[in-house]
Parts: sequence; C-alpha cells; structure tokens
Amino acid sequence: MPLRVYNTLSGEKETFVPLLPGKAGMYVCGVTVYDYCHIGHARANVVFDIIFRYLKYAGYDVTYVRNYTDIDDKIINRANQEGCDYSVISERFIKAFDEDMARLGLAKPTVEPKATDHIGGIIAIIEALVAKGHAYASDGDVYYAVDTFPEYLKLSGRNLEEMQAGARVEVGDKKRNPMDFALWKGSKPGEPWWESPWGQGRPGWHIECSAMSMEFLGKTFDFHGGGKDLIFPHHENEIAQSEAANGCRFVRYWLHNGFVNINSEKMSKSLGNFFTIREVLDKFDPETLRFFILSAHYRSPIDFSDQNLEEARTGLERIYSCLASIDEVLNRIPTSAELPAVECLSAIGLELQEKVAQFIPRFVEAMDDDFNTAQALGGIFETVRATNRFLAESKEFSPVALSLIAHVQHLFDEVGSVLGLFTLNPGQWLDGIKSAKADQIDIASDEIERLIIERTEARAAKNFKRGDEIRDYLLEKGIQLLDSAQGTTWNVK
RNA sequence: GGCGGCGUAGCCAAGUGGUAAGGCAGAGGUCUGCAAAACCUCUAUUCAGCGGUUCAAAUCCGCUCGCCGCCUCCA
Repeated sequence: MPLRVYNTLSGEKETFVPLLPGKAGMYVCGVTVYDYCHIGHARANVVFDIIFRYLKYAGYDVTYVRNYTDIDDKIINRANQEGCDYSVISERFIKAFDEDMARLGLAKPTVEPKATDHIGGIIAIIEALVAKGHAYASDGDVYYAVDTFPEYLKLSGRNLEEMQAGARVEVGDKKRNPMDFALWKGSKPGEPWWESPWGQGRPGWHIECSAMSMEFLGKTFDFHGGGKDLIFPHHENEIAQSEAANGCRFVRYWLHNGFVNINSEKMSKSLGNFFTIREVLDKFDPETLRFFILSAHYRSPIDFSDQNLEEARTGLERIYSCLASIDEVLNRIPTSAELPAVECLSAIGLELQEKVAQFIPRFVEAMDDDFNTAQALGGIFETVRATNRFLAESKEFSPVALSLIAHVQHLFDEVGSVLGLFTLNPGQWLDGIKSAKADQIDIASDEIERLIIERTEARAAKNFKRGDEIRDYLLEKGIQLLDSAQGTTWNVK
C-alpha cells in the first residue's frame, strides 16, 4: 500500500509520489517569535513531527525545514512595549520555542532557518517579481499585484471579486488593489531595517517562507504544512510569490492540521482562550499531551480540556502498565534459567502471536492512510489486551513465550519511535505519573509506606479489620492499594 | 453574504460502497480474606433528520436542521 495524503489543493487524498525517488522535501511554517507558544502550536508541531518521522520510517530521505519568522510587526510592537531591540524579543522566544519543543520530544528538523538570515534571498525574489510585472514599488513599499496571477486563490478556493466585495479588506493608498499584499515594507523611524533597492525596510509577512523554502528545498518540493488558518492568506500568497517568480509549480502536496478548540471554539490569541504549552506541561507530562493530540486525526478539530487530557493519560497508563509487566517478566526470568520445554503456545498465546504478526502491517496501513494515528493507536490497544491476557494466563514462561513478549516489547519500541511515545522506561514513567499525582495528595509517601507495613503485618496476623481500616483510610486520601504476590504497592487514584 | 468542514454509544474517537475499530466511563463475572489491578462478558440492529441512487450506504447524491472554521493577525 502506498502512502496517501490529503492535499488541500485538490481536496482529495492522493498517492504520494516524491519529486525525486527516495527523497521527500518538507517545509512547515514555524512560529512568529513574539510570545510563548500555546497548545495550538503544540498540535501543529507534533503533527508534523510525526509526519517527518513516519516519512523517514517509510524509507524516505527527508529534508525537513521549519522556519522562525523573527521579523514582524508583532515582534516590533512587543519590543517597543518593552523598550528593547526587536532581536531581544525574537531571541527570547526562539529559545522558549526550542525549550517547549524539546520537552514535547520533537525531533529536530533538518534545518531551522531564520527569516533575518535570508534577507538577500527575499530581495532577489521581490526583484524577480518586479521585473516580471507581478509586483510594484510604491512609496518605499513593494506590493504584489494579485490580478497578475490568474491562479490566485486556487488553494483556498475563493473568488477574488467576492472577497473584494466583502469590503473588510483595508484599502491602503499605496496599493493599486485592496487585495494586494506587501512584499517589502519601508521602515519607519526607530524600526529595524535592511538596505534594499527600494530603500531601507524589512520583508512583509509571507515572502520569507518563499525564500527559505526555495533556498533549502528548491523551486518545487513535496510537502508544505501548517495550520488550517494559514491557508488564506499566508499559503495562498506564498504560492503567488513563488510560482510567479519561478515560473513553475511551488508545492506538490499541501497539508493542514485542524485546530485545538476550547469548548468547541478555536483556541486563539485574539479570543484569549489559550493555554501555553508551559502551563499544560506543569499539569500533564509531555507524552500524555502527545497521546492526546494523536488520539484524533490531524485534520479534525480536537477539544482541549482537563478531562480529555486525564482520559488520554489513563489510556497511556494502560499501555505503559502493560509494558511494565513485560519488563517485569523479562527481568525476573534470566535467559540462563531452566525453562519449561513447552514449545507450543496456548490458544491465547497463538492469538497474541497473530496480533504480533499483524502489528506492523496494520500500523503502516493506518499511517499510510493520511497519517491516521487514531487508527494506529487502536491497533496498539488491541495488542495491549492480547498481551495482558497472555501474561495473566501464563504461570510460567517457555522460551517461545518469552521470545513472544520480547517481540511485543520490540514492536512497541518501533512504533513508539515513530509516534514519539513509549520512549521512557515504563516503570519510571508510571512512577513519574504517580509522584505527579501524589503532589496533589495531602499525605506523605513515607507515611503511606509505614501504613502499608502496618497493614501487611495486620493481615499476616489475620487481623483483617485493622488491615481494611488502613486501606479505607488511604482510599479516602486518594491512595489505592494494590496487593500482589510480590507485596503491596500503591497508586494515586 | 461568499467559501469550506463537521454531526458515529453517556463521553472521546476510527471507519468514505459490503453489513459499526479502539479508549474512557458504567454493569455483571473470574481472581481476592474483602478490595484494587488484570482478565472475561455486556453496553449503537445503527451512524443529526428526510428523500434518492444501488443487489448493498455511516460511507455517493439532494434537501432540511444544528455546530464550527476561513474571508482581519493566527498553528
């Protein structure tokens, strides 16, 4: 089965045929660095991180470019507010972005260019557009003349006349057509500037992505991604710039992720209903957030709430608990031990073996279908259940059984490396969750341990009344006891 | 107003022509001194509603209702 991706340009799923066999070029619009990132940014970046990883997993030699837009009105505004140079702001939030992405466990893109390092390339494209009559200088600014590009709005499927009729577009005196957009803006006093054929100024929004993608991926490349809200005007304008300047197709497959909603409404700066990645990571661990994001298809909207995050965590705990059980068995039984010579599996063992055999094909099938991570997770859970079942019924483990569960462990590592999940030691991850929850409990862990010992002694003396008193007391405090043959452990409910 | 998307069990969520994955929550059972965890069983004759195409539709078409997004900075 070949990889199929939904292309915003055609509105259909298309089979991915790389421009160059065995290679894939991918450009994703990064952030304008003027503030901390919110969960919407987390989703976009996690989604494309997984697409990047999956393309590599599928055998492509991937060049992944994710830019920083480090010059922009919003950055300048913030610098003015704080009375500092614009670069103080951009550097601060580039650092913050890098920290956030590292905490989320994102793989580093191949290149992470900054707009301000590509002013030369930006000016070259604008000059080409002016020379070809697609752009015009006007009082220190340079604008793109949208009516010179007949295919304008082909990505968003809009109609130029109707949009102009909408009249919500600001008409600047400097523009010939209200829909024209700035390629270059003359600088006002006190603003950062670069020399250009049109005087001192700075690039408009949109042009930096045309310049940086061309620099690292060429005039035509495979994938271009971003949030749905970038379709218009940002990506539409990139197409107009790049295709008019280069005279060839810009992007072959356009990918757009859906929004993160709060109560079914888009999370956004202007609505003020956003949570920063940092705030969320104070309450939930990074893999829980990732798991939550992957539990829905990347193009669907996803509703963010504490309850949904908690549910995601419960689901992830189920998987990690299974992996911890596997570890426990594999660590308990040394390979040198004398093992039962049973060389055939029970019915449940055969069922697990079947799940194991189908595991990767099913994972690949789901991911090949427009990166359907939700479906992929379904297959993972089915394997978890089969594994739990097998572990529950097995009193002793034959070499065949041990190799089967070791195989499960290996498979989870394999898909985990694509999804960015299960990357931690299961026991450690579960301990981390436990201690994070324990912080919200008003009882110290050494007190819990003391009571467990007292209860164990009481139970050994058949004093179940005292034992149950302790258990109920702890339960009231939110502590759940788990008795097993190896002793009693505890969990925060 | 224009364009686009969505509506699947109590909740989250796959499924885009062949007879409803998975997770959470809930009920019963096995296990247990009793519990918890784990495991087993059950929980949508039906996919917003109404028509149509088809041997066959949650999936295609039309209409209606509801929700959301873009059209202005936005992941």
